[in-house]
Amino acid sequence: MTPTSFGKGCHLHLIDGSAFIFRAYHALPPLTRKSDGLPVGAVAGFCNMLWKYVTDEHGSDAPTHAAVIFDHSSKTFRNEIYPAYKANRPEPPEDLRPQFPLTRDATRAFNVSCIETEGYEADDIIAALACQARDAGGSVTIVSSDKDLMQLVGDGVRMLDPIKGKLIGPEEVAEKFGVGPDRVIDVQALAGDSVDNVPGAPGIGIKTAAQLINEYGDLETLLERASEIKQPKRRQTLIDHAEQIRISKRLVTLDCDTPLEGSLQDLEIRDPDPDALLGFLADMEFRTLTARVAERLGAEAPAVTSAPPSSAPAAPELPAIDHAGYQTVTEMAALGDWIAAITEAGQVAIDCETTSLDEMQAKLVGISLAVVPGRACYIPVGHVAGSDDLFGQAMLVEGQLPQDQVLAALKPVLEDPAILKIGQNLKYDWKIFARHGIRMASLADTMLMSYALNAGSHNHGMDELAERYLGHKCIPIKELIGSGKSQITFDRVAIDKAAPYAAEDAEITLRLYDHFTPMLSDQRVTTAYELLERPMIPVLADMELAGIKVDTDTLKRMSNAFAQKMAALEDEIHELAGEKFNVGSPKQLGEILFDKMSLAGGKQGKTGAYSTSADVLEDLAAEGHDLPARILDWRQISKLKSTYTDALQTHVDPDTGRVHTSYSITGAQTGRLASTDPNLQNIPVRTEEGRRIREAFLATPGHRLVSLDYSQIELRILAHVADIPALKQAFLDGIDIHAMTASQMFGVPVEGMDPMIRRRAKAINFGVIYGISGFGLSRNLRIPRAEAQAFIDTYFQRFPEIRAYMDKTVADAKQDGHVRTLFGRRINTPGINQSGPAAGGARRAAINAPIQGAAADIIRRAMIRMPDAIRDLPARMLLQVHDELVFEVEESAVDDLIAAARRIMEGAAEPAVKLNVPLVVDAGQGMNWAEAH
DNA sequence: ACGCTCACG
DNA sequence: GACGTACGTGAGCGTA
Repeated sequence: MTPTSFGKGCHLHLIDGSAFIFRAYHALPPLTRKSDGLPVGAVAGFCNMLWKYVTDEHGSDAPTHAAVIFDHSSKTFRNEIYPAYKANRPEPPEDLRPQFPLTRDATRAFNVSCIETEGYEADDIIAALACQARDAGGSVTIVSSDKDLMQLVGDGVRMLDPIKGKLIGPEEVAEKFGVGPDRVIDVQALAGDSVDNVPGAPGIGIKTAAQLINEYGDLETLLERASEIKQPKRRQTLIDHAEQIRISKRLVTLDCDTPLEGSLQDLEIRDPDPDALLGFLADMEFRTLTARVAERLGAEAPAVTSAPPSSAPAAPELPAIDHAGYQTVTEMAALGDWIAAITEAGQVAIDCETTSLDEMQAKLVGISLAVVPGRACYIPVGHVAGSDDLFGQAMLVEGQLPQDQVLAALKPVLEDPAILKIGQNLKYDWKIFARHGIRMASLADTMLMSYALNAGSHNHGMDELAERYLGHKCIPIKELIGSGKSQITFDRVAIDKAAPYAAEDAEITLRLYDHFTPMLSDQRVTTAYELLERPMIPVLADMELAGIKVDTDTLKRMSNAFAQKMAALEDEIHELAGEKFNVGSPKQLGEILFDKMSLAGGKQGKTGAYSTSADVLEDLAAEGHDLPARILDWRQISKLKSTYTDALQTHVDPDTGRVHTSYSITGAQTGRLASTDPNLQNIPVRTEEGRRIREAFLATPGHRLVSLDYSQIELRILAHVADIPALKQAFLDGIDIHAMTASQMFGVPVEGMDPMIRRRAKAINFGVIYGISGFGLSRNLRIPRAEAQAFIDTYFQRFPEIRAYMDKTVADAKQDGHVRTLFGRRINTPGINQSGPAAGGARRAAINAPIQGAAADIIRRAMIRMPDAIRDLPARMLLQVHDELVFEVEESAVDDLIAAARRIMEGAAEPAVKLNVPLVVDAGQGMNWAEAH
């Protein structure tokens, strides 16, 4: 191609290279080259921007010539005029400096001209080139948003803000400075510039400067006629500082006569040389960009290899948490940069912002990502305007990437098993993504790490963890969405408010991950975390998404029946009481029973209120009082109605017709799950009336509900861990464990045993697991305390291993501050060395935790293996109720499912632990949960 | 916001 | 000798 001389019809683009570099540096994480740790984040961003720029079509304004202009050094001729010029400028960051020469190399690799001149600023070179090109009859676009360049705008010269994609002409300049481009330097001379340390006139800003210039025409006239100014202070300022203002003008005036090497012809646009460009990119180890460029150029991408450094670099000191490094991603190219950074790093901290805590209803509002501490981004996709449009529809705010494009771009990363996704309570995000067809793989969860380390010590919410382990107070969500009645959903939060909050969440998650990771192995809970916590995420998420069908018609019918029954009972109660009162108020009831009717039963609790709990009322009823008996009836019905038949209906999902509970993995200290919204782990079963609620939990047509539950799992674990021969033998023989206990304690044969005796033995068996006391047993069995104590003494005599186990457990807890289950789960016992009444509670909790915890571990192990075991069956696991799993299965496969699930459940302790008692699982099936249980 | 009460394992 | 007393949960209601 022959160089044509620059002239009419030519279009020169002048790119402000320094601005590109700084923008790239601040927008991207501090990436380093894998092989040697060279910082290359700014280079990566610079290359991405340059690539985007050279592949941009630019429409009819396509450049014929282009150059990237850099600052050469910090000292320029302006320092001779005014030594303090740009003296306020901080030194560029340590990890940016080595990247300056690399950006020149990058520019040359793209085959774009690269210009810098000793002693001159980039702005002067740009000015000189622009003047030359304009004088030759061509047009010029300066790619920069630097206001100092606006003085150059005019005939044939305009600017392009590369971030906003906005063209800047004389009108835009006038908007900014209040004067035309030709008077910009006058205004700048007066207003000064604190960033560049241009003094200007004290107390005069752009507004006043523009006003003065517009009034007097130009700066020189203004200074000459300064004495005419009416405002005394302003007049004096201009007179006193005339010389300083003139110097300022020289500082801000760009030098069109800056010496230039070469001619404009040399700047003609050239295609990049594929070998040179790809060689450079591969050398920088930019995998994604190398591949992208190779594809576009139709060349083969060179292999990007990055041997890890031979010695691990010292961990850099973490910067304080600060929102300055956060980016709001509004362009696919920027998202591409992040994805490239994630791919390089092999891990990402991620957090979804949504409109609701209910994952079934929540709409995605934005996603935040963090790859290294200090840099995070927020990708808004669902923010809407504060007010609706004319039709009451929420309007998406502009400047957001389309949600489906963002998700499509992130899907490969999220599903890539080679990229670790780090989250805080990732089950939530997993479900959100699952609803968009993305199944996240390779997960790390800081909430679960904290739980594996610190169950028993504190809760595991992010705000608490951040404060406790990072010393950082998070932005309270209430600052964004408010609270109470005026609370808004997250989609109505302004993006500029949401971004720092959301990005901070991702960064904190990342830092917590780095904090907890070494602690897991140090404190020997890696196995518990990896085998008992982490794998629960997708298992529970799938169960929760599946939900269980609940028949609202049945519930409604029950509600009506309960309402009638309650009304009748209320009449009867008011009659018996001799006055009307709120039957649901324990306070009013207590006053009626104990003040008005003077029944026996004293005050209780710190509040001084009378206790009207069920056992108090039962005692009164047993003495023949009708009122307490009716109250007990009323309370039972009231509970069933309010908590179950009424509240349950509100939890039926309108889209699925099913109830989707949420399981909290870290809610219970012992490893048990907790079920919320609604709690499906406390659906009534003990009374006939309550059990009927379970008739409303249905299998879908052609299906059955199947329930499998562990028989006496905690007693079996006790028999194993405390090594109690009599108990173990009973379980091996498959005999009635409570009858055996009674037989051993009281010396009566199992055959033909008095049910009352068995009941007492059963109460003791359970009591032992809880850290029994004579008082507790006496109250439970309603027998004299001395008698209860005598039973316990007998029990321990007969099974001395239990006492030994309890003493050992408490001693271990006192020494270690924690206890462990058979499977290595750690439960902290912070209160164990307390004195006083609290010590008793801590002691009992420490005794119970390894038993309850081991049972929880076992069913978790079963649940984790279950999806694989039932993969080929038309069945889904729906619910867990501590020792029970509920499935929904096509009716033809009921027996297969029971066989498969039972095999998994009964073998769940193995191979980690070989129990010396068998685990036994009972199964039931039916059209509804009442039948199945 | 807190305590009481009660549903479950 | 007194103290408070069975372990682990969640939800709805009344009261402050």
